[in-house]
Amino acid sequence: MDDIRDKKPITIYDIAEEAGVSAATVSRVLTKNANVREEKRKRVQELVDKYNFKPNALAKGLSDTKSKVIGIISADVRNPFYSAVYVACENAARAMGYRVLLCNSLGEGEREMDQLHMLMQQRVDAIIQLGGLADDMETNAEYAKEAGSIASSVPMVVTGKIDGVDCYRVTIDAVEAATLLTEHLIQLGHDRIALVGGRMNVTSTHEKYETYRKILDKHGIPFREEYVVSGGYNHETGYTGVKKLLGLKEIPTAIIAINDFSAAGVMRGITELGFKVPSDISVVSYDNTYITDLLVPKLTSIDYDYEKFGETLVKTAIAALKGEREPGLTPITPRLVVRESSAMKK
Amino acid sequence: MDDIRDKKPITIYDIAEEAGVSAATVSRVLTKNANVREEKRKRVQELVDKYNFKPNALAKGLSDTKSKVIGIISADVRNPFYSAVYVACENAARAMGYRVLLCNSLGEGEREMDQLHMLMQQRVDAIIQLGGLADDMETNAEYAKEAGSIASSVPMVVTGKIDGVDCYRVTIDAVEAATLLTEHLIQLGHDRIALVGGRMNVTSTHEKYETYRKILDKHGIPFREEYVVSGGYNHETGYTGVKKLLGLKEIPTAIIAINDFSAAGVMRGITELGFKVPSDISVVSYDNTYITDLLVPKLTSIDYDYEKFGETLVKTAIAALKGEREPGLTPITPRLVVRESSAMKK
DNA sequence: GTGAAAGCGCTAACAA
DNA sequence: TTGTTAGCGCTTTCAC
Repeated sequence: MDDIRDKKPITIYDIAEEAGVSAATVSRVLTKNANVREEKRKRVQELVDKYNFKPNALAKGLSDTKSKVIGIISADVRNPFYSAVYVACENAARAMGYRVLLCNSLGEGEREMDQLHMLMQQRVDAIIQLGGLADDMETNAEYAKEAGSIASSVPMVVTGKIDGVDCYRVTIDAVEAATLLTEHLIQLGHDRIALVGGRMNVTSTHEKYETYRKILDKHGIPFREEYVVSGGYNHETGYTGVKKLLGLKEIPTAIIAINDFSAAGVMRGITELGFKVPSDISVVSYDNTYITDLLVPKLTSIDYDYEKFGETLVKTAIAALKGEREPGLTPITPRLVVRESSAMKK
Repeated sequence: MDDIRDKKPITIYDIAEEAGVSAATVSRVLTKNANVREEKRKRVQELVDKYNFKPNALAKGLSDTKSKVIGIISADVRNPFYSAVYVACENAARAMGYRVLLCNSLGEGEREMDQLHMLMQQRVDAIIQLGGLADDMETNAEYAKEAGSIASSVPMVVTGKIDGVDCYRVTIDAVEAATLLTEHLIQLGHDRIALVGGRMNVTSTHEKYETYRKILDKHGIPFREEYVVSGGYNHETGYTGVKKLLGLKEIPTAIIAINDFSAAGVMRGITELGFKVPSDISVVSYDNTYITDLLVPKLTSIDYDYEKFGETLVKTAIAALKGEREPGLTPITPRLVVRESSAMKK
C-alpha cells in the first residue's frame, strides 16, 4: 500500500490554509465552543473528514493543561478482580470523554510510587489507584508522603485509604461483605466455619476477619483460633490452608476463602482428601469473578457490581478534577450470589 | 497536609531561574545529551531532586514528536490470555523506557477502529494490536483501509494479519501448537479425538482445525465430521459442545478445547454426565493460562512463554519506530505443558 | 559550554 | 464572526 512511515501528520494549519481560514477558526470548529459561520464551518469540516484529521492530543494537553487522560494503577490486571474493575473504569471513562493509562505495580511498592511519578509526568488529569499500597492497614510512611504531595496537585482516588492524606476513596464495604457470607453459612446451619487466606495487614482482610468474629459472637458460636488460616491470595494459599484445616480433629463444615482463587485451591484440597463440596463442606468466597463459574461445583461468592464500581471510581475522579467534589468516602455495597458450593449442614 | 489541588507544577524555567542558568541548560542536564559544566550540572541536579521535578511529558512529546508511549489495543484484558500478554508487554516496554496506553475493543470492530484513532491522536509512537480484527481469516475491508493508512505513519504490530497491509506481525505458530496437542493425544493411544470451540473465520482457529485433520491423516486416523463442534471461546461453548459429543453413539476419548475457558466447560460437562477426566476422557487445550491450575484435574495445555511474547511484540514495535526493522512475520513457538488432564487411552 | 530564540500543534484572550 | 497573538513546557539549532 503506502510506502513506509514518515508521512508527517497533518496539522490544524494545513487545514486552515486549505480552507482559507485561520488556525483559530479551525480550532473553533473542532472544539465547538465558539460560533463559526456555517459556510466556513462546513468547509473546514469537509477538509477534516477528507484527511481524517485528528488533532494532536499532546499539543492540546499542553495548551489547555488538560490531558483528558486518567491514570490507573492496578495491583495486577491479570487478577480477574482488577481486570473487571479496570475494564469498567475504561468503559466509564470512555463514555465521559476520557482515556485511561494503565500501570501494574505487581505488588512492588517501589514500582507503585514510580508509576505515580510517571503518571504525573504524563500530566494525567486524575489518578485512580486500585489496590496496592493504599490497601495496607498502616500506610507506609514514604508512600503517604509521596501520595500526599501528588494528591495536592492531581485528584487521587483509591480503593483503600492513605493515612494522613485526605484523598478520594471508593471502597468496598468489607464489613457488609463479611456479614453476608458469615450469616449465609450460619443460616445454612453451620457452626464450624473456617477462614482461609489473606494477610492481616491488609485493611479489607482485617475487617473481614473482625466481622467474622463479631457475627459468630452474635450467634453464640465460639471462635476457634485453629479455624483461621491466613496466608496469601492465590490458589496455593487455599490449597495448603485447607490441608491444615482438614487435619484437625474436628474439621470445619464450611470455609470462607479470601477470594475466588484461594477458593479454587480450597476446593481442590477438599476433593483430594476425599470430601465433597458442598455436601461435606461448603465453600464460599469474595469477588465473584468468572472463576466462580469455572469451578465444579460453581462457587457462591460476593459480587460488587463491577460496572458500577468502575463508574463510581471514574465519576469521582472526574468530579474531583472539576472541583465539584470534596475528598471523602464512597462505599461500594456488596451482594451475595449463591451458587452450588454452599449448602445446609448435614 | 497540603491544601487541596492547584499547586501548579514546577517547570524547567523555575529550576533554571533558581539555579541561575538558562532553561536550555536545565534541559541539557535532564536529557544528558550535551555537555554541561560539572558545577552547573550539579547545581541543577540538586534543584531537580529537591523539588522532585518531573518534566512535562506532553511538552516533551510535542517538542521532539516522540511520546515514548506505545498504544496497545487488546480484545479484552479480562481474558487471562490477553492480560498475560499485556502485562508482559508493559514490563518489556517499561524496561525499554516506554509507557503503554491500553484500550480494550471488547469484540466490537467499530470500537477497535475508534481506538486506533484515539491512539493516533495521542501520538503514540507505535501500536500493538492483540487479537481483534487482525485475527480474522479475511480482513474486513474497512479495517484494512484504516489500518493501512495508520500503519503508514506509525508502526503497527499485530498478532494476526491484515490483508493488503504490510505490517509487523508477531504471531503464534498455530500449526505447531495444534501439532503438539494432536500428536500428544495420539501418542497416548487416542484415535477418537474431538475438537471443541472456536470460530472458523478466525485464522488461528482455522489453522488449528486444518492441522488437526492433517495429523490425523498422517496417522491414518479417519476424520469424523461429528467430532468437530465449533462455537465461541468461553466456558459455555465447552459445556454445550461436550454435551453434544457425549450424545454420540461412539463418544470421543479425548477432546481438544480451543482455550482454557472452553476446557473448563468441557470438564464440567464430562463430570456432570458421570465420566471422569482423564481416565474416561482426556481434555487438553490452548493458552496455558492460570485456569489450568484451578481446574481439577489440572489441565494439559499449550504455553507460549508470555514474557518472551510480550518482549518480542515490544521489541518489534520499538525497532520498527526506530526504522531498524522491516515489516514481516516473527513466529512465537508454542510448547506443550502436560498436566493431569491427559492420560493413556484405556 | 551556554544562552537566546525558534518551533512542536493547539487553545484562548484580545482586537477588530 | 474571525484573525492575530501569546502562551503551554520542552528541545534544539545557532551564535557567541
